[in-house]
Amino acid sequence: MVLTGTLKMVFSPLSSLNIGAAAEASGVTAKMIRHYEDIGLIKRVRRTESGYRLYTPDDVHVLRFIRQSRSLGFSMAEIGMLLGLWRDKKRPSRKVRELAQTHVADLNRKIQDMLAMKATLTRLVDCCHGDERPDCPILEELAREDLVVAPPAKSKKKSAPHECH
Amino acid sequence: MVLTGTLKMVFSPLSSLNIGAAAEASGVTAKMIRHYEDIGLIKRVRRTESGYRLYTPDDVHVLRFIRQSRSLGFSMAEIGMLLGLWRDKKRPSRKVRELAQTHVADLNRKIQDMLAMKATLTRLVDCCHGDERPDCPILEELAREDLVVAPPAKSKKKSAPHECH
DNA sequence: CTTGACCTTTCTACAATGGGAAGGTTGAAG
DNA sequence: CTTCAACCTTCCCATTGTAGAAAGGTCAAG
Repeated sequence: MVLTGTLKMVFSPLSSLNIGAAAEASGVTAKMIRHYEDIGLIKRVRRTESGYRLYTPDDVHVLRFIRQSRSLGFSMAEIGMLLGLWRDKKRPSRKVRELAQTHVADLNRKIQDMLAMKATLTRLVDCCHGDERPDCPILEELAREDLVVAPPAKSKKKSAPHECH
Repeated sequence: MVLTGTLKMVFSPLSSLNIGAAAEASGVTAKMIRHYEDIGLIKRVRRTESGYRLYTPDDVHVLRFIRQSRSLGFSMAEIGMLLGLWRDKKRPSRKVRELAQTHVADLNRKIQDMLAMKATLTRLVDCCHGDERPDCPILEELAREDLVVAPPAKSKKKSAPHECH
């Protein structure tokens, strides 16, 4: 996501960045930076006399940490915990690993759910001739009482085109 | 999701169900039935004189259709379209199939995203000894500027335990 | 008539993000 | 010095799908 636009290099008293520059440097939008502050995920930063927020390189580092954690799918609550562990130089790595493993398990659950949906849906799509005729196994199946959401379908790659109905 | 509770078989004038019974029969919560009505996904149903909603078996059929569509991950907007196609006895099955295929593509995108997250995270977890020592590659990587979200990792099942760092 | 299980509407919340309005600040160009 | 663009501020609203709760009306049975 390349942020194009007019880069004005606004000002940097003591190497502090205002929110726009911090956003650009961290990859977190100004909107979200303020939001993270609101919900207490990050600390309230120093302000100019006129109320502009000022971010140190350290603040930007935290923001990047958050962005990368988000990109791995951690929730805000989990990121709060990760930040706590990150700040605590004496944390046991066990705690971090457990947190990450829990998240991997969450991911696995969601992936399995979506794979099941995909399998069912693909089966239906394969059975629908998809032309101008109105009869459609997809709709028929959705209208049934007992749609099977996760067919076993253990095939490795290219199973024989299985029969419809 | 088994709905336990006191089943009072409230009343059934002309085989109509009130919202609780319709919820139980369709697997959609009463809450959501009202919500679907609010957003115009389903039509406003008949009421008793005192304002209770009354659902016909056909209404319940529609609700089940919605529930099964949801269970396949279709969005409310997509379900609106599916319902329209379902009602239109002369729709071309092509339209249904296209809708379903679009959704499969959406699912695939999300699945790929989560697989990428899982791969990265699993790599980090494998590198973390996860004991009482404080040094942790997971945190170190999250704090780096250049976390690689989707490592190639083409391994089929059990690759040799790759080196950390 | 009271009681409890139902029903009604309306408001609130979640998680994470985006959009916009209304208004103040900054810095540079005219 | 004024003006103007590009910032910044706060506050409100929308999204998606689901759920909880409050405040009150209705129904059937004891």
